Amino acid sequence: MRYDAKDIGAALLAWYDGAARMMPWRVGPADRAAGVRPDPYRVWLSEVMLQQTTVAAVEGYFRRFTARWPDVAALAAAEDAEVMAEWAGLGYYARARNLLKCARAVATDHGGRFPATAAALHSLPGVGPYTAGAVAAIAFDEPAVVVDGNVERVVARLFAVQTPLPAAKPELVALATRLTPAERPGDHAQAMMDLGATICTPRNPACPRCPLAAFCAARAQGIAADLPRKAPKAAKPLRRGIAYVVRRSDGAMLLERRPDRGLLGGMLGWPGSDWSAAPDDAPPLPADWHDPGAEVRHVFTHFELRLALRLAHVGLNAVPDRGTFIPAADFRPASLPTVMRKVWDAAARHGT
DNA sequence: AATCCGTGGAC
DNA sequence: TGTCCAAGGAT
Repeated sequence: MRYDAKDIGAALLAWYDGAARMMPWRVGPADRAAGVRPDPYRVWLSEVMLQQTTVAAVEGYFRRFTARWPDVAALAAAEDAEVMAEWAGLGYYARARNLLKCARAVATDHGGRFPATAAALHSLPGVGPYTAGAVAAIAFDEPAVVVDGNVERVVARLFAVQTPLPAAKPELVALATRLTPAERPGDHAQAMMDLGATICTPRNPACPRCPLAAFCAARAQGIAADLPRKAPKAAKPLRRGIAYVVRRSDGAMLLERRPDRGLLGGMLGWPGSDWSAAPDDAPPLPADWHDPGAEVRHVFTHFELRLALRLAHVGLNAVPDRGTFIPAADFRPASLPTVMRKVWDAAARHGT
């Protein structure tokens, strides 16, 4: 390579010192200068929330979680349903289940303190190579290699890697390892990610403003916007289903806790049919069902869903085959995953 | 190794 | 409207 990794690292940190974005989980420049270290609990919580999720989407959730559960002991003592309800809407609900498992493991197996190395962090539920490295570097000053989607893109461009993702991942990790410094590894990791988020963006990268432009092979070849290359993705099949919205005469709503594994695992939802090409009609109790003619559309990671609605009103003595009546005072649409909240919105528009 | 797992914003 | 994709992890 024509340039030393130290030159790239120095240019990156110099840029970061003037351009770092402030976020609720970051320690500000003044505190940092005073030697304040980030709280591992807050770093871990933010990193889990940020998995495949934008900063803008995370900020509100992070504030609510830290206000309600200010440390790992408080979170470890929380009720499962309360945490799942607070996570509702953020997506990838296995993160919330693993968040609780991890907090309880830290409380019971680690004396209430997060382990301080990437290797030990990696053994915790929901903590993979990225999150382990990020927490180790940011909270514990370990020179861990931190490779997320931003870093993959920055490195692929810096070194003009032509191999498509995900096959290119090992090569990109090796290149990122060469850039990882012994000094300020946490700032280095955050600088790489800030650069990817604000300058070295997927589309229309702002190369003229990039502190690493002079080092960038893709920039020199005029192909920065074309990297990283990616394998083509599969088309999303269409699935259909039926959602049953039951209101009892006292206002209670019939909801069902979904199994802990799989789609929307552990979350509340409306009783429903299977989701398939041709779903069966499977009402949760006998009733005079009303079809409002509405359709709820929702796109998941790997399929598109169209839900038909069936609405019913039942008496106080109704006994459902499945699900539980939630009293009106306890029913919070915001505690539902988004597709289920859409069903509620549609049902409400049609008189339920 | 390939698949499964949410959501909302940008363009 | 369609497409991409964001600080990934588990199995």
